[in-house]
Amino acid sequence: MSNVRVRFAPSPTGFFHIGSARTALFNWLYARHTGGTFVLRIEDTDKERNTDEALKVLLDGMKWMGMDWDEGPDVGGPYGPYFQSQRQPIYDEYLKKLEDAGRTYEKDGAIWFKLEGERYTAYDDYLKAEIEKVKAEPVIIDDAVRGRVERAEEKDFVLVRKDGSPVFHFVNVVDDIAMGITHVIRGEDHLSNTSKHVELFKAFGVEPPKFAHIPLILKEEGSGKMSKRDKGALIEEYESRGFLAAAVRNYISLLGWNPKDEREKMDIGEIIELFDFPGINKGNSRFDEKKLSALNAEYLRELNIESFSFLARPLLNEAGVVNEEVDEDYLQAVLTLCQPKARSLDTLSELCGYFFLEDYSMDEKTGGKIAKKTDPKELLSEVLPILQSIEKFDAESLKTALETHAEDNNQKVFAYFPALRYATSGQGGGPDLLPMLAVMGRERVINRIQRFIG
RNA sequence: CUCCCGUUCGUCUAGCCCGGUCUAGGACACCUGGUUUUCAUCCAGGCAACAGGGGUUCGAAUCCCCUACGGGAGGCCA
Repeated sequence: MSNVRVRFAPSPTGFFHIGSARTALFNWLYARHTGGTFVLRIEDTDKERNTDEALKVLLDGMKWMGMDWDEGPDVGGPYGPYFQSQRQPIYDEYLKKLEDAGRTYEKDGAIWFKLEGERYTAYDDYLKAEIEKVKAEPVIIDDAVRGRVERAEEKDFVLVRKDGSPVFHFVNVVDDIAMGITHVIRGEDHLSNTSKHVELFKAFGVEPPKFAHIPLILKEEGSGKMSKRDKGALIEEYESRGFLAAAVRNYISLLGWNPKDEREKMDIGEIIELFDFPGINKGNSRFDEKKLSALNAEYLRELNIESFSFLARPLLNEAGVVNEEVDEDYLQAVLTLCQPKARSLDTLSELCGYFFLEDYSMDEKTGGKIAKKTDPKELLSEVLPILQSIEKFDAESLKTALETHAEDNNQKVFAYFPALRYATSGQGGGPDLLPMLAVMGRERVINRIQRFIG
């Protein structure tokens, strides 16, 4: 095991945001790539929002994506506790170090961090107030993604609030020191704050970890980064919509990282092997659900029919298309026809609902088109006796029988197809017609045709 | 208002560090054609980008500067 120690430090908010998921994923990938340790640390300082339910959403999301953690909730570890709410003694201890070093002072009931440098008073246009500023030495960050970044803090900042609770910047740095974190991989939104963090590391006399600030995920349309209200922003949404975890994970890993060749669809082992900082992009990337869907469809087609059915059944059930009584053999026969055309599991019910339900809707456009050219009722009356009397109701026999009939009537066999499809499914398109009829079975097909003829 | 980061087809990106092999490659989307009874599959083809301006150089997508645009941060939020 290498000495790399990375961490994902989410705040449980009740949902698992795609940006957080990717930060977690990149940390996890880096840990697995290097043989290091992946730490999960819960920043649960906001008592209002931090319910057990919120934590569960987060942990479930991590697990669904296939990420495991070497230290953290449920598994423990030598650097615990892994909940910030339980680490107060550690924060007290580290605060004392800063106090002893003369790097803190009290103001308005809060404890502030004191920057080093010449002090002056100036009007701050952002705070809209006259405040004390500091000419501090710029901090130099050697970022694994961005290279050298230089930035100077110019204002002291709060470490501990009036109510005694420590702020994010402080606990984050303390925990990273206490937990021996070697690489901090996080979103670019933290880059500007990194100068604060480095000031703290220096004040503690500790060498800062290696930083890697990854680009942000921008919303599909409009401006700004993905926010929880945007479509596709929540991991649990993909889970409930029947997206495959492997596909989502593959897609997200490609947002801001790539293997430098033309590979896109990669299994997780391959991604772990290839993942490293040089492959991470600097520019933000825009979320594209179409591309995710395309990748998901590729994964879907690879599934064997048993797995496909296993995943599809609950969603079809939820859509009211199948129930527990639907025979697994019949379900699999139907899905075998539909799988190659499926792009996601959640649209499957529209694709194949008519195999199960008698009140399938009739597509009027298709109906009109067919009626314009032929008389579908008449055509169906012609072939109905054949369907009733044919010995074996399979695709091959149907083909032979219908072709013979067509020839006898000086017709092309295809003349009957649109009407047959329309009467039995209400659709203009779908799987190959004859296998479709065979799967539906004689009884169902005949009933539907009789009902159609009226 | 200040600071930080970024900018290659509509989108994700390769190429950039180490200038010539780039008439800029791939994928998704889109369009056309093929296959198919049909279609949401499949196959083939096509459309489409170096943000702008200056400089360095024999030569710049690649190096430097400026501008524009995009993103982020500046909180007793995380």
